[in-house]
Amino acid sequence: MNYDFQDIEKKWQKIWAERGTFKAKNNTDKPKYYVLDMFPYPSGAGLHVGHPLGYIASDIYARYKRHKGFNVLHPQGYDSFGLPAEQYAIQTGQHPAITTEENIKTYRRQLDQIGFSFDWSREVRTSDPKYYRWTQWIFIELFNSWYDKNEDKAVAIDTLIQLFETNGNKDVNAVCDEDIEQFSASDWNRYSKKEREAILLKYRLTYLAEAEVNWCPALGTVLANDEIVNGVSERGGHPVVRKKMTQWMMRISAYAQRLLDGLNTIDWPQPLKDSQTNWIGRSQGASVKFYTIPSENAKERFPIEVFTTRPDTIFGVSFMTLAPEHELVAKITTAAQKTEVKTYIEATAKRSERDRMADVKTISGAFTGSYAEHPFTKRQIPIWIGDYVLAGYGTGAVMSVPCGDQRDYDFAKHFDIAIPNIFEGVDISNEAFSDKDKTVIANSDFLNGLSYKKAVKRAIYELEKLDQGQGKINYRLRDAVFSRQRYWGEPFPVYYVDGMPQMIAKEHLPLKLPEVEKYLPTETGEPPLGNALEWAWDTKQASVVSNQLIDYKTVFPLELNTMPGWAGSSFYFNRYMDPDNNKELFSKEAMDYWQDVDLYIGGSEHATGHLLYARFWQKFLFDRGIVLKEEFAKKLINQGMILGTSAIIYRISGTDKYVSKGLKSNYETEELRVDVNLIDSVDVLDVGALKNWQPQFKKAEFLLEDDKYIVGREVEKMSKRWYNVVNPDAICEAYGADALRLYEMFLGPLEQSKPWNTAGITGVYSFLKKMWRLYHSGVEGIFKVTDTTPSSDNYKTLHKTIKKVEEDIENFSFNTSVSTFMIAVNELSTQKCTSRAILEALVILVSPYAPHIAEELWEKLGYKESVAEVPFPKFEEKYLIESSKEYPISFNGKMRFKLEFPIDMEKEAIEKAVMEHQKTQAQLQGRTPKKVIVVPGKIVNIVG
RNA sequence: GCUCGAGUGGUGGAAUUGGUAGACACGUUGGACUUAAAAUCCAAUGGACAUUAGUCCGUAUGGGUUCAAGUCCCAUCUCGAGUACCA
Repeated sequence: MNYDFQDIEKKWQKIWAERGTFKAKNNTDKPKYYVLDMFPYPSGAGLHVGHPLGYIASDIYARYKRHKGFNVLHPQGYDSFGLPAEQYAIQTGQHPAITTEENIKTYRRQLDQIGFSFDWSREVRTSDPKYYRWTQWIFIELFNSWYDKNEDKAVAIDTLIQLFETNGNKDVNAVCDEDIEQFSASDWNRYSKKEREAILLKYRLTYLAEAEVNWCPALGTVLANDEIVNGVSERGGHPVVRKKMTQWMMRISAYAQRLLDGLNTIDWPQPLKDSQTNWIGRSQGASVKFYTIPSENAKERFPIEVFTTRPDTIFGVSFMTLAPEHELVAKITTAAQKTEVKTYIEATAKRSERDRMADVKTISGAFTGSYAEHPFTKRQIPIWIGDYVLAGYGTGAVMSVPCGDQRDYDFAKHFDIAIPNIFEGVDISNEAFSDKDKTVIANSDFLNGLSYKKAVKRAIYELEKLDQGQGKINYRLRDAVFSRQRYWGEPFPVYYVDGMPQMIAKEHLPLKLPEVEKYLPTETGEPPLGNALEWAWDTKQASVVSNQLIDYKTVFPLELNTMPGWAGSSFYFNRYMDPDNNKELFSKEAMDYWQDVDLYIGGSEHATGHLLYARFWQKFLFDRGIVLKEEFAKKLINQGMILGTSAIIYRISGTDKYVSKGLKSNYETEELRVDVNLIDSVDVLDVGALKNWQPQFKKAEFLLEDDKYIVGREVEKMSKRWYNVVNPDAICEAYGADALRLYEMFLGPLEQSKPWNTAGITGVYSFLKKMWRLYHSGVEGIFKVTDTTPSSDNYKTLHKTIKKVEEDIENFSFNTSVSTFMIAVNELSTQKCTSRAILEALVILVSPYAPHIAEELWEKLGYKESVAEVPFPKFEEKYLIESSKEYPISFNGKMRFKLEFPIDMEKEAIEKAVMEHQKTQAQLQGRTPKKVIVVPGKIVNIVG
């Protein structure tokens, strides 16, 4: 019987599903192990061979842990809200739910054929109301919480109300909006309901705010910072402009420091940690208040607050710069400068983010006509505006120290502003000096002669005395915009009474997405939900707030925005623990048992999106006592991308002739990409197939070399537009799922990017056939495993393999264990091994990698239970220990030859023996023998 | 610019953490089987000289530490990823 992978794979996939082999139990005595993949967005294109790479790796690990006696949770689901389904709906009118459902079916079929050990009984879908009711539930929890800096955690909003009632907000130490005025308890008690709600909103962890947002007109929605790449939208590459809008925000900035600190407690890849660290962007410095000097049109003394990391250079300030959007600009600009400033602001506002980023070299700005007073020297400092100062960072204003900052320097040079030097022995005639380590301050009153560190301390101390500044830590991380003007997302569980947001009672969740006529935003700029024919906010739910039938649009309008893509993915790992629970997010027992993810595998592109937001929500849920661990995933691995190898043909310009790669230098050609599936083993194009592929090639002529058309190759992202997509279905059909699994692992280290090359798959495929043959004999393929006692060689091969494979899996170097299997099978074939003891163990070793063939052989070995349930073979050192060992002999450090000695021979005895050998050699070659030294345990050394 | 990461045959990649570099696989070449092809099996395969033995050179480049360096240290070059007027 031959290795018929198609029958075998279908058979076992069916049996696994029927038996529920991979169902995880929530209560056993076994230790738990939670292996998680980043769940996919089910796109219309289906899976290509790059997608399952991480899933195969996690599957191997999950199966391995199962062999090691763990109760393994290895779930899978779909992140099924998202833009492509919605855009498809806009074009075709087909409901996103329908396309999503179809796509999920394709994904499921493709995933199933690869033979994953997912527990599908726990599947979640973010677009399923049974799931997103909990997304809405968490949103309500966030709304009902504030961040207490004294306790350094999120607490219930009720505690804040109590504080207000008894003491006002005097002693409240919260992370909140910055424009809060002080009020007393009696003030609070006098306020109207609406006034109180407005104040509370400034403290809540999710809040409404008028904010400058990234508006993408083409998509008709706002985008978060991480959804913008190079100034254009990540999806579609549309331009993005800044716009003020009222939006739901998430107070992630409250967690900036803890998100940073938490990175030290988790085993995540360093590059990923680095990019989160950069994203959070902590910088230590001081905030300093400068006061404006009153003039005819601005009689008040306005404070301008700036953030600086160099308070030591405060005596070097020669001007101040405000972002053009800064709110003080309008108030302080003098009549004389009004036109100039206005023109400048209009010019900068017109520039898109992209222009602004593309052109950082041009220096531009305008003088406001006003001056500020230096806190120490009391000198007049001109106040400028310039777009090199960003409204979104710090306070949107800087104290400009041209001698110490290159941007300030360039600005000063450009506008001919003074550049006072405050550094000892430094020439600043050509550029600013910013080397902190070599800094010695001069011309700076009390800071003279101090180093950077000391000067910073002293400057802050002096500023505090004046009450014009203090030490401050600033974070780049901004609060996240949580509203999207889209249809296909979670509706907010929010309605408005008198303009103030109210939460729908939790028992009435989920608030379901309504049917709409159109999926585009309405003409009035309302989000698509404004098109709702009938809202899920039905009579029953409405009566809860009003006890009467209402028209939601006029009486209690609902929030029409939806939540962003990252909402549903920020807690799904917790929901898998108890996915069918419709009373709680999860039961206490489930959380007690599973706690957190032990191994999380997914792409590094989520570093500053999903992975940051998920950590934020986890910390919040932890603060509120809902989850048990502050970090949701102990270990994370980023699998590399599998790239496509595009095939290129060369058309002679202006003709219908195509020239083979080796001959193209003789002609002027242009490159065309063709379907990689038209290329056979080694870059040879199937010319006939190409002619049928696209009409444009019907009449094409080909100039061949050696009767072949050789294509050019280019490694690039696997994508339809390059025709380099390889479909796993085709691979499974031709070589089987086990071959696909092995090959994806064999391709190279898990975390590295590597190009796919179908030609190489024959190697692992022939390994599988060899392995099959190891258990069968003759042409008829009779199962030939016997009860003969294994030879010592058999044992040695087996235990060598056990050791290596176990180490490989623990270190996630799955690529090398594939080689180890190949060596083992080759050795056992040479040894003509038929011993049951050896061959049984081999099946178990291979089973995490190639589960189908393993199950089939296991069954043939006479077992009824699945091989997945069997304990991993135990490594025993004794089979590897030999009676003698070869010692490499080095001569002046150079390896020359080896000598064999008994394993228990003493060091001195070996030295002596080598000496003897030396003498005979020396005699033969007619020279004097050399001195011999044995380096302990390692090597025999001869020194000349 | 800044922060990480990586440079090993024709190709993907190994190398027990300082101890015989190139495992394993692809590809290539030769051979066996075959009317032929496919499939399968066997052999060779870093380079140079020698073709019996062998010798020399080789892990991006230049130095260094060491009996011994792909591995550790310093400098340089190249490529990749992230980030970018962050005060």
